[in-house]
Amino acid sequence: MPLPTETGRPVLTTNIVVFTLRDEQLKLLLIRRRNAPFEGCWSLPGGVVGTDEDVEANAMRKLEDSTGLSGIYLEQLYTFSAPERDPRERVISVAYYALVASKRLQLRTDEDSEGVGWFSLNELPELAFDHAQMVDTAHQRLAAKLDYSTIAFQFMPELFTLSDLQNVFQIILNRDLDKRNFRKRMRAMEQIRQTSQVQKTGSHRPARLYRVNNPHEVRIIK
Amino acid sequence: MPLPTETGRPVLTTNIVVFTLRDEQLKLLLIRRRNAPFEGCWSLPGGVVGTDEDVEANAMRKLEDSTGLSGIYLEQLYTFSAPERDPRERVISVAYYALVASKRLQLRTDEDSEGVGWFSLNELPELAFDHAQMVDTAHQRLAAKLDYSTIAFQFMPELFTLSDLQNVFQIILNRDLDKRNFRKRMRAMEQIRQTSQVQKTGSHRPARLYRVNNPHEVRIIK
DNA sequence: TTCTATAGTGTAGTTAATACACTAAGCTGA
DNA sequence: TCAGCTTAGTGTATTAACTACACTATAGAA
Repeated sequence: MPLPTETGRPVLTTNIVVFTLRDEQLKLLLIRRRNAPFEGCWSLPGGVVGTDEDVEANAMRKLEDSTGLSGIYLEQLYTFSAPERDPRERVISVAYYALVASKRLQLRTDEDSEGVGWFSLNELPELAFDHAQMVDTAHQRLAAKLDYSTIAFQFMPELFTLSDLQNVFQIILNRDLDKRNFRKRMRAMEQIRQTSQVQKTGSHRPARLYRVNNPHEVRIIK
Repeated sequence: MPLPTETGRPVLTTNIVVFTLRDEQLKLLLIRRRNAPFEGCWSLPGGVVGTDEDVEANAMRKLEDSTGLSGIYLEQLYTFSAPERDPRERVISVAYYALVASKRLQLRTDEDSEGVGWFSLNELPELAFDHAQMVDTAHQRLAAKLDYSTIAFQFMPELFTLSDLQNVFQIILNRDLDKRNFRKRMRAMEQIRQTSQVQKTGSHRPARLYRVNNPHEVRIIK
């Protein structure tokens, strides 16, 4: 396997599908392109990987740049390499996805004017390149992982109610869940614990607040 | 996202973990390296991806070269990019895994002298680069997919007995399964059908032969 | 104090997974 | 030819997981 000369190498990039939950919706971070191709079009954050750069480190850096946050959950999704995915020349992209608890984000209202925006998954604009496919793959992976990992807790703030948590599941899975069965399942999972605090919002019974046992780890369960 | 000049691009390669089942063991295809680094060391088949080449097509081509077969099941596994994984310079590898029914292969006895060999997963030699990690990841993925896809049938010949099939599961999962429960599960899955033929081998009752319903598709089940 | 809104709880029925042991049929060799 | 060996093939009872389903509790607002 002799290495090729530097002419004759494809371009390698990363892209990140950054999910958050806000206003009862699954949202993702898009960036408006300033250059051709797809100038003015919305696209996923990402960038070119340099010769001496780690791919995952590149993705993490781009993620931190675009959210202003560190310590975000990041997982490799898939490597996209369709021949015509970039009209200029051969570009291969390693796609990642990331989950951010919405409490950690300051969503600015003037974000669109800055060329950065959070879009509901149901109301996405046209996306550049094959980014729509990346989003789709990421959403499927996320939904699948709800079932057999503790990934959902990455969306939760430090304190939350069981109704909040159920909402997270419902939004990602895009269907309603039974309240009693959901709570039974969460109890059996043993990934969260009750606190002594309650949350009073509105004119109804206050809700008990819970906390994730190991907020920084994502475990495979069952 | 301006594209970089051609200097400043990492090298992109593929590697393929080719599995087959033979002699009651899960085996994989290795190639002896003829050049530094790791000269003389065993490694996974693969190659450098050129500027205009599709990554998956590259992997498929290398797979066909090394097995002499086409139409093999191939799936992207993971992209490996640790900074020091190649001692020469930055090389990123998109790893794939492939499954071959052993009946399709002619295993030559002089394969080692040719620098190509099938090795039992339990008795692997030292592998070049991070290929041991690729093998490990591929095995885990394969075992996980037994549970929720029809991937196991990729190993089966046109006609096979239920005992053969159970063996395949047992070898991959590395544990014994209950015969009656296994058969019940296979029946419920509805991916195979009985034929009118039987197989007579040895001095005991002959076994009914079965056939896969859709041998070329791998479906997610349940 | 009544109304409204969300929080919180248990049980019965169904389905899926497990554990487990004997009979069937062909071949071999005494 | 039949006794013995080997693998093929089958069913049931128990347990665990998932589903469906409806009422009481508590705070604030009117």
